[in-house]
Amino acid sequence: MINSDDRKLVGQSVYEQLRSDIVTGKLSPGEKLKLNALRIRYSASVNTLRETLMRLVSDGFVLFVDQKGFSVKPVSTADLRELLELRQMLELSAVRKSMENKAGQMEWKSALISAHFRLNCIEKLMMEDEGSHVQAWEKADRDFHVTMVSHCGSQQLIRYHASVIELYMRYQVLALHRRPFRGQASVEEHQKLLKHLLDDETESVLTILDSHIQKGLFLPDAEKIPLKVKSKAIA
Amino acid sequence: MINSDDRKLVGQSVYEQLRSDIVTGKLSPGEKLKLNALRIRYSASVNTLRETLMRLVSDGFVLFVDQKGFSVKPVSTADLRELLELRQMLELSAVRKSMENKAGQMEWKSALISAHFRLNCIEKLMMEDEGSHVQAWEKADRDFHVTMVSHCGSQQLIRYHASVIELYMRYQVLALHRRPFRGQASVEEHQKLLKHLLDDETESVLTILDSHIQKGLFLPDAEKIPLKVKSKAIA
DNA sequence: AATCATAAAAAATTCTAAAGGCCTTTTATT
DNA sequence: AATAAAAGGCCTTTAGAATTTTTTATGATT
Repeated sequence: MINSDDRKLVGQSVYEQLRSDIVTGKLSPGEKLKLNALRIRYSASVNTLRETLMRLVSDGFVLFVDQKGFSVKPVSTADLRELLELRQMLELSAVRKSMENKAGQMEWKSALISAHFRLNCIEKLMMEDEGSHVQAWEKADRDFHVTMVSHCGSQQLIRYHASVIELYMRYQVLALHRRPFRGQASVEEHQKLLKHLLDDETESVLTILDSHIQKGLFLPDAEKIPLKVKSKAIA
Repeated sequence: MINSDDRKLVGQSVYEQLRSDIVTGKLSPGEKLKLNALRIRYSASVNTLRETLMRLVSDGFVLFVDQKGFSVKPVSTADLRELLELRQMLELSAVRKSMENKAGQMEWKSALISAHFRLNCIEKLMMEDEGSHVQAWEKADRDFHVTMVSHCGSQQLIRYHASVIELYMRYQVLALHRRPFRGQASVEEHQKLLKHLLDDETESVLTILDSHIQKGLFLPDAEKIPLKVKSKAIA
């Protein structure tokens, strides 16, 4: 149900599984990633795993220390705040560019409508049946925002934004296991965003987007964020 | 003479060599990276090389296609412009934060002075004897700019800025093989930057920095930038 | 009890060798 | 000339073993 294509290379599929397990918290923040345990859990050889983990290190999901191996990147409120701020900087700038880029607006807007439709469907589901759609919602929400910036004309900006939003969404997913979905408010914001995007009302979009991103922020009461730090068995 | 620490892991050292060879153009933009050839050239096994190359893929220096292997990321004026713009966005924002962050200013300014001194030394050398110091200058210039943003308080911002500036410096190094060093002008800009940094004159710093980054831009006449595209033997 | 040294166990790093798969090119056939 | 079959090259992945390093356990010393 998650993995459709069997022709996918081992490396690619392990990469996706590992990243997904980190984002959803199946691998806890801070947890040590021992190669032998992973070898069994993901049915891949040590070499393939190292290759994959190194990618995740560069992506910011995994830490690596010489001779001591890998561990899941810990979470912290400071890190979340930093990512939020970066996301705002990159996403606002990229959305502005997307809107100012007049060529190919029709295709872009059509993609926006399509992404928004999918997001809307899943948000409705989320309001009835919370937990079971978290992952689908994460993907749909990310897709919508990625589509918004996709027309900005800068591949590098798109790349860095994608990287930041992926790290950011990890916090969203982890948080959704401990607090309810924002629900109607979020749905309305997405609705408004789409409307103003289609109507070329740049400033409205940027204003709403700015606060939309801000409101997604979930700072746990104390410093509770290190959700689980004890290393649990992984094999 | 380049590698001091022999205890360094093979993977780490190969990573640095490979990246350096890409930045300096010893590996040409677009060049196919065949594992067997690399295995000989870098005295490392296929596994170690794949591990390393995957890191460079995530870092943006190498391309990877399933079943077709790796190749050096091509260069283009569009890519350079994108990186320039990203660098400006991130660096200006981070330097402002660094200057507004009042804690530990003494240590920061001391690091700035130290980095500037090294840069100044090398820039003097550069004006006499061009070619032989390109790499040292690249490092010193990058160090100075990295130090400027190092006090901004956001590890993530620092990380993304470092990533962008490394990709950007590749163009600087490649360009320095075809056009003279900017010389006195650059020296004076760095001098002014330091002065205003030490005097807490934020707006002056940002103004100078903005144009300083812009002036570093070298856009070849036509679309000549693909410096060398033919794949030369690498073993 | 705290500290240090030492030995044993666990984990990481890396390489070789080899099987199997995909892609491209060459060759052969219609 | 078009298409099919075969060949060769390169990528992908695994397994196993040799080294080195880190961690843990144990025991001796202060």
